[in-house]
Amino acid sequence: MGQGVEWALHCCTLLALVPPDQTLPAARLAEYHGVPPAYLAKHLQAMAQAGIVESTAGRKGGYRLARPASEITLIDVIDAVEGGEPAFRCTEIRRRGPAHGVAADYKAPCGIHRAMTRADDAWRAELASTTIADLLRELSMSVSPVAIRKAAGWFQEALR
Amino acid sequence: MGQGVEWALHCCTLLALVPPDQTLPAARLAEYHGVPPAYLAKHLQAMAQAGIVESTAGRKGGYRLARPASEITLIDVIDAVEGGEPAFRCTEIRRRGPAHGVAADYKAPCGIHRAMTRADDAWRAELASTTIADLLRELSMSVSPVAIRKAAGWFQEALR
DNA sequence: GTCCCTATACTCGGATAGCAAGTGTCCGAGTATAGGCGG
DNA sequence: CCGCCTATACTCGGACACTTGCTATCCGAGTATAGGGAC
Repeated sequence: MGQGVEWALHCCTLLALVPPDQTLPAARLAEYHGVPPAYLAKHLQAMAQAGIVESTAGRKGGYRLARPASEITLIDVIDAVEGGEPAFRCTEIRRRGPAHGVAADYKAPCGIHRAMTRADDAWRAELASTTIADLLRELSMSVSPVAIRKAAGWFQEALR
Repeated sequence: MGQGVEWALHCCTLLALVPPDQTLPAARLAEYHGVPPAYLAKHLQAMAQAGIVESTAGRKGGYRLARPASEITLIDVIDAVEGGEPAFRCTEIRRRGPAHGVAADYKAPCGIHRAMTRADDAWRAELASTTIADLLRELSMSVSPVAIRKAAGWFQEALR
């Protein structure tokens, strides 16, 4: 899995704190997380195309969540950044080689393919059960007050 | 996910049909599945190192399952071929940037890390619930009789 | 004082290099076998 | 006829090129703003 997924998820938790009528530029997001700005922008573009975040151009422009944080699941973000294709790709090697049968025999997917699909579904279901809002709730209870104040101060500067 | 996983799993189902006192060379396994022999050998080596298959050198040598097919799960094979590292790697970017706190604040893993671990665990649990024996049982009920005869004929030749 | 216009500075967006990991291949070390030889 | 020895052919195992996709970066198109000027 690519590194961009981690960055995108952290960015979403930060964007969830932005008031609906304001935005946060990609450069500020990169600065906050200490990651390369240009590369982070690439992943933000992918999230914008997927309809997870909205972009505003021009001066005082930037990014903002496209819908409430409670309606954005982790799998939504991952699919946007990684492309949404399953990890396992069945190439139907059972049809090749000296013992292959006729095409009709291979109408149903093989057991390996099915097992992999079940595992992938379980993975996606678990990630679909957590939203950005859940992450924020968890953060608000675990982060120390001094860190919250520090972040709040930076936030005031960044939104300017 | 690499292509070798699919090959390795199909090879295991075939190796499960090998009598305990006989072996099947890597070249025959590659021939049966129509895949590059040298590259398949690489993955078979990984499975041998993980203790899933046993290798016998010399003439009449080859591969064989190291333990009963009912005691080999899909996650065992995947870990052997892919290395067993989780897909998501937390780089602790929360500790970087202008709003970082002291080291003690970050003792517990962050919510994103935990959610990813839960999803990975669900994926692994699903794959651990299926064994090579299960795949064989499923195959025996779905494959057409003519294909079984064809494969059996090839098998007689290959084991020679 | 109010409205409009223009220059500006800042934003996103896609097109462009670099690198690591998966992919594919090869040849050498080692061994059980098969045949021949001697007893 | 039986046992032993040697040459052989076949096996696995690790070391060596190549390609695809992730990583990283840059510059251009577009726009809301801020200031100045005209009324």
